[in-house]
Amino acid sequence: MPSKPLQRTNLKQLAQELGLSISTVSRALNDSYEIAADTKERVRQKAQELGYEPNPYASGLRSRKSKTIGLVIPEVANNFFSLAIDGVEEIARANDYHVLIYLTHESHEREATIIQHLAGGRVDGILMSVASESPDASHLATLVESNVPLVFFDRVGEGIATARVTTDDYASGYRATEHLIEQGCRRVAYLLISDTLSIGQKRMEGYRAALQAHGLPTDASLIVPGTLDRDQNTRRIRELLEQDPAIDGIFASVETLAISSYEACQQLGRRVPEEVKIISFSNLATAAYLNPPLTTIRQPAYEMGKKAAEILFRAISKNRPVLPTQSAELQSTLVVRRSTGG
Amino acid sequence: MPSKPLQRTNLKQLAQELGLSISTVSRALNDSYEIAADTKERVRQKAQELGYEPNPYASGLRSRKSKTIGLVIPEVANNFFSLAIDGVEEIARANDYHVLIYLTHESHEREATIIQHLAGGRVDGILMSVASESPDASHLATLVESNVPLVFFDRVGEGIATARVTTDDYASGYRATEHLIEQGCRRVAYLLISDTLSIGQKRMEGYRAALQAHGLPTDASLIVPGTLDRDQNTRRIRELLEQDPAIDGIFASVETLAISSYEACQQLGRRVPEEVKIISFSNLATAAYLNPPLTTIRQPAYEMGKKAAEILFRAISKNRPVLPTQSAELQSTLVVRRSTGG
DNA sequence: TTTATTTACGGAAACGTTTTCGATAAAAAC
DNA sequence: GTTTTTATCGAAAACGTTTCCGTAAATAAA
Repeated sequence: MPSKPLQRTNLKQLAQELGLSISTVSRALNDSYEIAADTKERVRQKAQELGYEPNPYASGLRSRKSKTIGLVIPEVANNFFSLAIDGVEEIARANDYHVLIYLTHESHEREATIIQHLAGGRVDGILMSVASESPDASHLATLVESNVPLVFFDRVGEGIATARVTTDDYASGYRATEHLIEQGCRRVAYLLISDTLSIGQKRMEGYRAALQAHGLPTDASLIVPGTLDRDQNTRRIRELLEQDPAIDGIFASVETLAISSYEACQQLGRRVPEEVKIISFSNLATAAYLNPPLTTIRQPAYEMGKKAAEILFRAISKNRPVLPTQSAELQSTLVVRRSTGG
Repeated sequence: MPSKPLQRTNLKQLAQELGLSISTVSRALNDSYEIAADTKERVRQKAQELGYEPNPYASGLRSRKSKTIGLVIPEVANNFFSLAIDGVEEIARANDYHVLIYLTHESHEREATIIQHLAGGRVDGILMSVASESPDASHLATLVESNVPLVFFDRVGEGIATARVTTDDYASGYRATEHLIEQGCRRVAYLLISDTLSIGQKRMEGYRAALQAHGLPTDASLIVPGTLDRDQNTRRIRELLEQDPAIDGIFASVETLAISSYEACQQLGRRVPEEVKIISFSNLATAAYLNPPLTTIRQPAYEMGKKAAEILFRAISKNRPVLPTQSAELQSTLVVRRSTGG
């Protein structure tokens, strides 16, 4: 025997049971002003009793409100994004909204198809952190055309007129580099994820500026682009350290590259921090318990997710487009630990 | 000026443009057998040209298929769940499905309201890992009544007749405890999350059995329940170690408790592994780089997410209920590192 | 040739809401 | 006593699909 259909209670049944019209019941449940208070109560009671749950697809179709937002991020196995999701979900729940999650795995192609689907009206708004592979933001233009509110967080798409929630990447890059220099580093390598990513660029600008300000050369060979493969990254860093033994500092612009750096140093027998000092952008919960404890620039990931969601919901509720002027820049904090210590 | 409405192209417009009826166009796009091949091609071309994207709420309403699954988990800032999400998303994408994510934060109340909403037809199926606070699975009964397919992974709801994807928790608990004993531990504490959680129970049974098998007492005071607050957990562990100085081994049934254990040992100046050995269920990517490197029982989180999703989609596509007989038990692996070393 | 059968398509109902447009009675204003 | 307003509700259209049913032409069977 196939599964029983089992009729879910709908407005019609509820109305019949109450001896009211469908429209009245609908209005009562939506707390309309034209329904008497006692009627509302009676309807609510019955709805509760019958376990009525409105069909989201019917109301979505009619009202053109999906009560859903899309969250598009590169990956989830990453503390920054995990914490951001947490913040987003918090605000969404507070607004009675649902969250669709999509992972691009840094692929431009995946990102483009996801966006195309979302432009079809499945969501009322989108929060995203762009994939490192994305060469530009042209695939996001359709979104703007479709009038789907969009807010970037951390990794922004250049040239799209919308709000962005970022951290002080330039200043953080500067501060991190300066910290290494103050700790005695004279030759600092910079590990980045992708050349097209604006945050990587900004952090690198800060890095460059700090080196110059302290009269240190900004050698192009010191800048190492990473890949999506951790082992390959480790290999590259190892090669870098072997080919340029003078390197005494590593600035990882992203968490995974810090882990690869630890790996590389371990494989080469380089002692951290005595021979090589390491600093990294990271939200690792275990940074303090690593060997040695990792000096990090911690982004307020949870707050960024919250902030981005708040901006999005303000636009959704007011039915206004998201403006670039609503952008916010939060502060990262430098947490000094032994990996850059004396 | 308020935002332009900007008509999204729909079937009607597409049909008009092609000189065909709505039904024909719909069937062509759904690759129906009653449409000529050349007509299909012509329709597809035009749809592409006009950037047609079907309205998910209209089709969801009519077809009673949401093309969406719900993923209900306690938290996301946890490597196990992050990896599981990854696996789930992978399979969902392969099946052209969307994923709604919900976080319970271990709250039974949140979990219950989420489930109630999802029973309303928003999703075609649900994957979940129950909250530690949930006293029983009675709130999941409505789901079964509503005929919404459900698959548990890792943390299962007892008494619900559906499939579950778990790991060999009893055997892992036994093996972990035995490993500590083999390394010389004679008094092993067990840290658990919640008494109601079946996985905690099973792991603990393995722990007890291993102690008994080696002629060691299973003292009730050695079993310490954790809370949701990390600092509080650290305090409790510290108190435990102070009150019972003979404790030379800690078995953490969950990742955060291992971190708290490190913290507690550090605060008390107890050396790991010389004075206290620590082992933990964990999917930490940085386990090998902790100080000291943490011996872990690693669950195949990614594979569990994939497997659970696969079981769910098999049920959805065949329109059959999920059967308990489809359950799967995967193997965890013990990764020995220095935290339990000589 | 006549009659079935198949092929390819159109018309219209249906999914369960929200919302516009009235309708009615009671209350208030005149 | 008549008109206007207010409060409360119902009928029906609409949202954009999918799908049931019907049908004309083309083909096959008789």
